Amino acid sequence: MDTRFVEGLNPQQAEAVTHEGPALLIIAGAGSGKTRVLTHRIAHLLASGRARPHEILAITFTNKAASEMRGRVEALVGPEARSMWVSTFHAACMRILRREHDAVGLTSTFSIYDTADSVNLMRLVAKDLNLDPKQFSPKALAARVGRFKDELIGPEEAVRLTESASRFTLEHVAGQAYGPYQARLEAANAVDFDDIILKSVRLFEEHPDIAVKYREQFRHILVDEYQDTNHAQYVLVREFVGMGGAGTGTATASLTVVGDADQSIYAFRGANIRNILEFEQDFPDAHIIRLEQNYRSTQTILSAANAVIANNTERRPKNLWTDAGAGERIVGYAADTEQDEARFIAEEITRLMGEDNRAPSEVAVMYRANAQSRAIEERFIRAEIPYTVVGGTRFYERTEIKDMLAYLAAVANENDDVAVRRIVNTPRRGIGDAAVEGIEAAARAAGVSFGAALRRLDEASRMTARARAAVEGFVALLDDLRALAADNGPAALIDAVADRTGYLAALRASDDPQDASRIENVMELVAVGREYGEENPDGTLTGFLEKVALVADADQVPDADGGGGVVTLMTLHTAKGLEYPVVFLTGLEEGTFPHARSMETPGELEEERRLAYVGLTRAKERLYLSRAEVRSSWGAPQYFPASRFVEEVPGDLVDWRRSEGLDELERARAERLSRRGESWSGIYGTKGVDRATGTLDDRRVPPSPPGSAPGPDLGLGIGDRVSHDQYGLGRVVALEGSGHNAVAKVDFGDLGVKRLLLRFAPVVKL
DNA sequence: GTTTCTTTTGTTTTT
DNA sequence: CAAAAGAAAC
Repeated sequence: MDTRFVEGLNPQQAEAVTHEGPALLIIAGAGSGKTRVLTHRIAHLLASGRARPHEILAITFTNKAASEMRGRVEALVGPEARSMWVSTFHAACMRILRREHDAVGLTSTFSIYDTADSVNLMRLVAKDLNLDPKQFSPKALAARVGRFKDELIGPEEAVRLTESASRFTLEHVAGQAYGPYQARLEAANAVDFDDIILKSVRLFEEHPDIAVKYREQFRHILVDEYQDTNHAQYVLVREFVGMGGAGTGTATASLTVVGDADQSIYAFRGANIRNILEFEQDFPDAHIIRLEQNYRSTQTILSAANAVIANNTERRPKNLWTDAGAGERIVGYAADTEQDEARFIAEEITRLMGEDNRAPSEVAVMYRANAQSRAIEERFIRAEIPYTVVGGTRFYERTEIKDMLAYLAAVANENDDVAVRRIVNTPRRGIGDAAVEGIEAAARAAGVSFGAALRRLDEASRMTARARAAVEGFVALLDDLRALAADNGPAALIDAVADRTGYLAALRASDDPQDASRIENVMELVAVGREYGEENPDGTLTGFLEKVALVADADQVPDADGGGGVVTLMTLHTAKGLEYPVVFLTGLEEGTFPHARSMETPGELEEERRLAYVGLTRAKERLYLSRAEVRSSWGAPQYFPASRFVEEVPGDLVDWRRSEGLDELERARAERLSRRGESWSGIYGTKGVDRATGTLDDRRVPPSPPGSAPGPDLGLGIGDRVSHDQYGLGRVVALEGSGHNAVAKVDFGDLGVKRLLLRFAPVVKL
């Protein structure tokens, strides 16, 4: 046996690395070294001669994980390993679909629609079907259609399955909308995210010759994070392995999957734990290896995580252990407000950087929803803590970037209706709603796409001469860009789009302060294009668009470099697979985490708990749990009781602290918020909170909900001095309105006179 | 057709 | 409170 790759591994890990057999399931507990096992297994396959690099297909959850895995294997066995396929499901399928596009009925320039594009397309479908967008939001319909695709259900079958449902359910309407949606998608020569997998499955099912070709190539399939695969991905794996329906006479490939049912956090997107629980039934002669020793966390952290996950009933018990010492106690902090929570985190990080000599890159702050980063960011800026937010309003989802990319997509694919419609009047060029309607009518009459109809305007008689001229100008512009794209790389095209379309000029001319940063973003996209051109000398426009479409949140996580670095802020979902010496788990309140919308159904609540488990197990040495009693989600601030997940952590593991040493200003603000927050929403339960321990207490039931929140009565008069969180000190110069709508005009000196709606404004009377 | 004002709505989580 | 959508004025 080749012992090079098992040195320093425990017996289970070593067995997982060297096991020979048709199917292997590695049940890997959190922090059990699964990434190492997977990379060493690949290295072992290569070094022992069982596999050649091009015979390996390894599926990871993110592109970043893929490039790291490839790098490690190359370091272990040499550069020839480069010809392995290591990528996400989506990237692997795209590679196949591009190659075999004829067989799936696409032209080579097909577009990829992300979630936002799908919703836009669904908006058109909903309009065609006369659906009320308030009753059935395009977003919900698009998501439901996506779930059909995850289950490999086609439009006709979806209609059949949902016709019995009441006509006015999302279920039924989505079934009806699926067909028209898919028709529009295909007419646009585009695929959405779910199609990438679905069409790959269909390709293999309907073209046995192609299936056999890939099966003969890939002799070893490895899938990481198997607990988060959906049905379509499961069927695809079976096709790869040779256990699918299509093709005959091909020997099956070996299959290795790695996963942990306790870390399944994507059921909302179609992931099915069944895939991991029933692996043995699915793949005969399957062997199972459990990795139950944790090498990541201290015993304290692990005990907390084990205690929390034990509350899930739909679960096979697991015995995850460590021989690391107890380590530091967990620190809990019950803050008054989200600002107070942020202040605590910032102070604690500053202290850790000083006293414990921690680098910022050793610290991560995690939260349930992206919007929660805001208060923390504001505080970090003030405290001068270097940080990055991963995900959030993602770069590629910003309006200006989507606009620019829509130009590129329209240039690459004339039939891409979502892209063409997005830019037809951006920047303004005199093609308004009426003109768009006319073009639409022409497109329908001629049975062509919106983009193609731009050239056939004679058929749209109702259009004004001016609009017609504007459209002609637009068509000429696109043709110019197409000519340029024909013999230049994507970088040159992005440059041209920014300049020749007048997009940058419009931003520069605007007096909206936000447009300054939009210009920067556009320039950054230009830089991204240049970088792509340098890294891929023969990279194409479609290649660039594909790369951009498939970037994931987790791909942007900064590397943990030795010197300094930055604190990472991210959602718990993005944190999957990562680890940090110091982790802050924030917003542990009923309604925030678990999220209010997941608290109704037991299944969703258990998924929230798995998410908590993922969060807890990211920490190696120090773990902080924090919550805010008052959080201003939107509108009025609200009280939130402590999260049940906090209570599920054994009390002796946690050192609870409460806000102390608030300065006068902050205390006044906390009081003010409390005064207002007493309007109890009622949807988050009826338990009170023991302020000393931060735990739920049935005896302390909050005040009953008043019909309307009491207006703030600051007792302000003209001439009073006030303090504002942002503007600082000021003097009241006028008062308008009363009660709920009371407004004060306050002179903040250099900052000028501001009109403040007292219901919201963060002001304190001094 | 475009700008500006007013009203409404919204926060899960993401390949 | 902010962003987006809708309505009215230009």
